[in-house]
Amino acid sequence: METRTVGDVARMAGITVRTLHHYDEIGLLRPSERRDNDYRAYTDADVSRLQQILTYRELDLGLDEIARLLNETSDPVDALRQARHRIDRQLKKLRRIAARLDRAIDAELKGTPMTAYEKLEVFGDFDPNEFVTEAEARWGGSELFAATAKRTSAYTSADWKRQQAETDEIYRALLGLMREGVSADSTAAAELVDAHRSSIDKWFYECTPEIHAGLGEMYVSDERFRQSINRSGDGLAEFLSAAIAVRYSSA
Amino acid sequence: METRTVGDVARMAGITVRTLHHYDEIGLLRPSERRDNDYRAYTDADVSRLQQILTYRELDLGLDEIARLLNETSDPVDALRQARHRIDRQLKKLRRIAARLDRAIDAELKGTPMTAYEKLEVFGDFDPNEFVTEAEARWGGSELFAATAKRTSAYTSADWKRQQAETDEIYRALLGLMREGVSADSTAAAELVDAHRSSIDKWFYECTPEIHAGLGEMYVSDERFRQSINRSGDGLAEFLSAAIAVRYSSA
DNA sequence: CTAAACCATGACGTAACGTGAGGGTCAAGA
DNA sequence: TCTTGACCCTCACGTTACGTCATGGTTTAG
Repeated sequence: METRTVGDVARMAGITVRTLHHYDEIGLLRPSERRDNDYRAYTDADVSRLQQILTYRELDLGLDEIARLLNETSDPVDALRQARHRIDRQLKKLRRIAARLDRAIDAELKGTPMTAYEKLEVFGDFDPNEFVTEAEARWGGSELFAATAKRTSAYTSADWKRQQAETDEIYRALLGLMREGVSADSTAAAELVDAHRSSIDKWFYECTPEIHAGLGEMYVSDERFRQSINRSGDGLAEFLSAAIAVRYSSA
Repeated sequence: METRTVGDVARMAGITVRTLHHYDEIGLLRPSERRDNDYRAYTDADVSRLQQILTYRELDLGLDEIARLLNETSDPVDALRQARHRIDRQLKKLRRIAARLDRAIDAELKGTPMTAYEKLEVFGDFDPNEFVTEAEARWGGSELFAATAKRTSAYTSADWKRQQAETDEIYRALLGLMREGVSADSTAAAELVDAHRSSIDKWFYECTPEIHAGLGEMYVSDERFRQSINRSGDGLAEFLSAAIAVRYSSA
């Protein structure tokens, strides 16, 4: 069984010996063996584990989180697939940033400035589209989940842009109501709730009043949704959630 | 002129107020204005600057480095293009990691394990292919640069794999000589120098003895090359460089 | 007026190493 | 055998980029 010293491994991976010391120290990656002279001796299995650590590290996961993920499964293929999935998500994020930069360049050249929100929102970690699938899994069951995945898989970048624009418009209208002091139980708010539900229906899945009511709750009970929605404007998530609750409590 | 508070900006960007305080504190992003109540007031230009900061931050550049990059140009389009270029490099890296993971999954399923080096080298920051263009710009002039770019732009992923395999084989043979204690001024080493030059000739550009000699020097004088080559084996860069020097000093 | 949310500055703590000290081991060459 | 340079070990302080909390002023809505 061939093993490698800490320097060999560090060199191959483009990391420092100190890093490997650190990982040993915190129990993240302990060399399986030690040589007679007390030198660390890394086996192939150790190297595989390091591959996964470095993949997650590339994605800015903390070492605690990495340890947790690595302990979730003992099947090497599962572990690799999980890491692969994470890389895909980061690729998606970077592509979105790249596209936003392209738009910014275009805007500069044309003298049509982007809004502050357009410039910045892409840097958040929360992709509402991704969590729509979670919402539907929670409220719609697995058949609905599959149907949505099938429907959205064919969407182009332009489709997503349209979907986002539609949502933004509803959100802007809701914010308008809030600014004017219109109440969440008003007719105007109810109309926007209906528009919101129609939009989900159109872009994702058949959104029954029951599902929509559940979503409304989740928009304030799940911090990720709440924060994401509130990035379009303070208190939007709460207002929308309240409007949804009112809409279906009288139905 | 509309400005935004620190909380507004933080929310839009998915970062914390503390982060913006920190950036103000270190001079990386100072709000252009303050309100009468001393609240920070961020202008559109401030937001644009933040966009760039966050882009580079996404790529793990240190804040010092980010400040330096932002001060390199005052032209907004140049700045955006530069950031865009960096994003592309990171996209490339992630794609390489993804491909390596796919290979690892495949290898696991087929029971044909990857080498430790294959698992780990992709995590380094140095892409030798990218720096080949630097080498040629340094030693070959701009016509050669353009010709190479043209030639390599048509290469497929499989081409690059073949190129890499060819280089690996030459490196392995050189390491074999080193292990056997064969000297850098031996006939065997000279043959491998020739093979190395031919390979560059075949894959990149016409590699004259003069250029090759220059490359040999650079392999030890430029730390990036030296480290990259030495990841295939200790002392390889020095050995190859010495062999190249010998090869052309007697010609 | 009250309360909650937001703002300010100040300051200690944290995560993930980087850097250096001091000393042992290995391998090649003289 | 001795010397030297590269590599290894453990230990420990320092650095970077914030996170968290304290204290107190400001804004907004009820």
